[in-house]
Amino acid sequence: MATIKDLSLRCGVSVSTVSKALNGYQDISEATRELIIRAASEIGYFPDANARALKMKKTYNIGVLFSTLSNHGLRNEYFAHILASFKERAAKRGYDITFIEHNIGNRKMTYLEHCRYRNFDGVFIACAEFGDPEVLELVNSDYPVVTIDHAFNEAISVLSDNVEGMRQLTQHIIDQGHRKIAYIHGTKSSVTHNRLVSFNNIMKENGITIPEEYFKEGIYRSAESAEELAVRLLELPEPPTCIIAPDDYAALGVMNTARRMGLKIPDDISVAGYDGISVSQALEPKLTTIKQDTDKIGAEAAKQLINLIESPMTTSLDNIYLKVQLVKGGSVRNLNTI
Amino acid sequence: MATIKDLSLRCGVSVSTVSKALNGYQDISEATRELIIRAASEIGYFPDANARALKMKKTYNIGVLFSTLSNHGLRNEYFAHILASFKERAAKRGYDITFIEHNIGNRKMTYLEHCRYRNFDGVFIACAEFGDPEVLELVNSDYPVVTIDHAFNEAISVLSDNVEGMRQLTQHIIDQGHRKIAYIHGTKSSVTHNRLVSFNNIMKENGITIPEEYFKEGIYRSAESAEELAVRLLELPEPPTCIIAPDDYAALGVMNTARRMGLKIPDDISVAGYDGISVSQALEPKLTTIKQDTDKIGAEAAKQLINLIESPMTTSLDNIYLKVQLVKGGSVRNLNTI
DNA sequence: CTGAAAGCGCTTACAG
DNA sequence: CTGAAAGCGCTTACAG
Repeated sequence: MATIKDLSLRCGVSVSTVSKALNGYQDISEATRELIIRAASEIGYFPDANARALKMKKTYNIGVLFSTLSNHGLRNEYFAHILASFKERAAKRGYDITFIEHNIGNRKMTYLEHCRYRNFDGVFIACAEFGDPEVLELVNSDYPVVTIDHAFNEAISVLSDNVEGMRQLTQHIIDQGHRKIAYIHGTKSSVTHNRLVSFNNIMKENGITIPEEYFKEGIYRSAESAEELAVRLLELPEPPTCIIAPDDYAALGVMNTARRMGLKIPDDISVAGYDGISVSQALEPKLTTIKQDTDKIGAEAAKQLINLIESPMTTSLDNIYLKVQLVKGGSVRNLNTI
Repeated sequence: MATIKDLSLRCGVSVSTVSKALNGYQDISEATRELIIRAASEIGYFPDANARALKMKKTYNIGVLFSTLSNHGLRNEYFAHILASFKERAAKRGYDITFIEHNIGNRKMTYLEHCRYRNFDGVFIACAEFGDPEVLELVNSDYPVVTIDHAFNEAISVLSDNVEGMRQLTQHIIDQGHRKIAYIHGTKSSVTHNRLVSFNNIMKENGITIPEEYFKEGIYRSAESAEELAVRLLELPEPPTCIIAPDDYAALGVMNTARRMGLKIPDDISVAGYDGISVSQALEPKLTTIKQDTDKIGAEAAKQLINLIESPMTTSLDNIYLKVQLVKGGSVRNLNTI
């Protein structure tokens, strides 16, 4: 690798001058600047990121926390897509991304220690156990932090609008003439809570009462869990006409169960999902679901984080709610036209 | 952040001594070492990765090339899973991973330039356009390189054994009594080539001749492409009894098409996929497919790359072929028992 | 307009 | 067994 010293020798100027020319300082003559810039591109010079970081206390590197819990992390389409768009947007703004790890080699580090070790400029918490003390330590540190789907006072959170999403989905199902609507929700979390509240509010608004046994707690992204719960719902004396699953994978489980019990979708039982993953639209019938705009979520998170890094004084720590989109598939039957 | 100087002041020794004690040099008295180690953990000292990298020419950071082409990159379950296990294994060995980008901010860099800028210790090419001059430049550089599913002379390649996978899948289908087997293969690549060759060889071994019109070139991971081609196959005067899709997503498209045409799976038409993605086993019937062991591929790639980085003289540039596993789902009918 | 010097946090031959 | 010194590649007050 060519260094700034090679350039200074080649151009017959000092390293100070080279550095200033390359960094756009004004007190360099036009001729010298041109000479240096040309030489730099001729020998393919690039500054050494580590040396620069050491001096400038700025790495242009963002730490991304992406713990691989069960059914989470990179193996989850929702988060993987968010990461993809985050990475693309960050690159455009000149930032690289590096994963934050818990233990790195023999050194046991906390997440925060890892960040300090690498001198990240900011932190993106894409998916994590939000109650984990190490995560809290990170959030409460002086690092600029952006999270997904979980609000903290000390960080910017980008959230898919779960209240609105659930509202649209539920209202659509009601509009199709359904009254007996069961809801398999995910394990408790703020996301789950907001969806449940929204579901209940829409029911109330429409004057519908949902019996206790129509609510089941399942596991996000677990087809097995949904299958088991679907059986219990469908074997009720008065089974629902529509089942809302916690997500599209779970919805797939519900559909399989129904078919195994000899029921046709949507003729005998309607099913709805949540997330809008690609496979949900490759099914027959296409799944009625709420599409979360993962491209937008990732890009927005990157934008907010970099703003927070570069202009902390003018970037407020607000939550950003992103629109969702109702996808009307063929899995919810219209009962009005019967 | 506490520095080595803080430690030296606190312990009343020189920075040299601190550094040596922390790095396990032998010429330090036991007492001094203990004093320093204790102080270090008390104030939560961690060396600065950038400073260290500058001096040692070693960053403990691996560059990962993961271009987001259509249907590729993080949005592809196959690659996302490989990355997940790569990242886990690399962390265990003490390496972080950072994505290699094409353009970083305003600076247009080639992949290689980005690697030099960040001083990566090695490069993992997970998915990329292998004919791209920039990729070739990277492979031919002096960086240790590991690739997936594509062999280069100058790098280690970890490959899923496509010949063996296609052999098992095809033989299984033949064993079920099928003779009229259509194959929608992906666009041309070495992977596609090897599968095609293997398919043809098994046919020959079994004395089966496949008519030209049973071969169609589709697009990997495109349900639409597969749907269109499946129609053409199923409308042939003499349609196949089984269709092999290039991958599981495409297989889903084939299944939908068949159902839309009023055919039952597997009673009227058999379908097989390739990859073994999670959703393929959440379908009814479960898809008969070849499962690629993404956990193994990612972990093996990390292991090989780190060996190459740390022991270049004893790590040979061989290709590593990983076993695949036939998943007998319910989507291929047994014609022998009719 | 240019350059010598100090310094970012670390490692490591070398001297004592 | 310990420490002073040089140096990794860069930036930036400061002097001229």
